[in-house]
Amino acid sequence: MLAFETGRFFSMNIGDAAARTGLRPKTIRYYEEIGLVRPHRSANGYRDFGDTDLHKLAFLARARSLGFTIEDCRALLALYGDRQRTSADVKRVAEEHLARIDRKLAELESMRQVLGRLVERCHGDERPECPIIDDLAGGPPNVKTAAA
Amino acid sequence: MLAFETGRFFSMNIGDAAARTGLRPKTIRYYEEIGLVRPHRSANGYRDFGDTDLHKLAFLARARSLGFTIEDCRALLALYGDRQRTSADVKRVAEEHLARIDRKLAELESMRQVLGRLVERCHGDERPECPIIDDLAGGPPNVKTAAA
DNA sequence: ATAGGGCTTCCCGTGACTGGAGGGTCAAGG
DNA sequence: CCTTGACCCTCCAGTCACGGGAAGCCCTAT
Repeated sequence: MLAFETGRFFSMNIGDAAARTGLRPKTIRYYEEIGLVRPHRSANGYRDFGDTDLHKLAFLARARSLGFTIEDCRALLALYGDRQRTSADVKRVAEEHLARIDRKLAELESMRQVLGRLVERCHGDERPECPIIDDLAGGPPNVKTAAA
Repeated sequence: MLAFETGRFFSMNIGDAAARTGLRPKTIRYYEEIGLVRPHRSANGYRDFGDTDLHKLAFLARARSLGFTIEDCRALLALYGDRQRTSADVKRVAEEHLARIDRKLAELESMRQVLGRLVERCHGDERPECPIIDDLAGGPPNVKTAAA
């Protein structure tokens, strides 16, 4: 069944909701299971997504694509629907996430640097000598900038 | 029991092996469970780590700290102990991992950029208006550089 | 003898889903 | 009327790399 329109409202099955939000049906079912959305059910037992559900799912898809955790998403969704919210509340959640991102970035950049140097120095031929293996076995005695 | 030395060899309990490698006892047991190390057992049933075990564990700790997956580690350990290995084999594993790191870095940097801009634009006061929430709800109509 | 620490195994939980089994529902075509 | 295929449903198990905790054995020191 294609999306069924009634005035400003429409309702649709999970497959159409998935297509509109970019989420997968499995993911949407999971979001319902953990209480992020609460779609109605049709007489046949199928989930029936209205426009508010669609907005929530799109919101979730966007928030997840920015790397927010599910619990962040739950908090953000609550703020989204809270007229008493303050932008300070929202900003705090976002800043904490930003800090997590920065920590992860620093970690990955450090890995990238060390590993990149090792790869550069590896000949990649058929001989067994390999600075990568040497580093892993016994640590890097000649590399002073190794990650802590 | 402290590490017990016999000539060039020593053997020790899991706690000491953990202290020497920076791994946790739980992690070492897990590595044994999945077949990465195979320590002997003392008469009392305790794991007994010799120097080759210690080298392997240190190798694993280092490889994991560079972000290699457990399966990468398994492959690298095999290459480590393989006299017929070629540095090309090692380099291939490392380059694949490097590519994974770069993909992840690009993803995180994109998130960081979008989220950082939103956070900058959010006043963080007690009013409800918030560009972060606005972005999540309905996408960014005024931001043309959003991540794909 | 007892207290403490360390060791053992076993099982469950994490995050955010994904895959698959087994089965109901629906619209279209023969 | 029946079948086919595309949906949909629920439930269970698996992912990755461990971590937490229970229940119980072992060893040393007081």
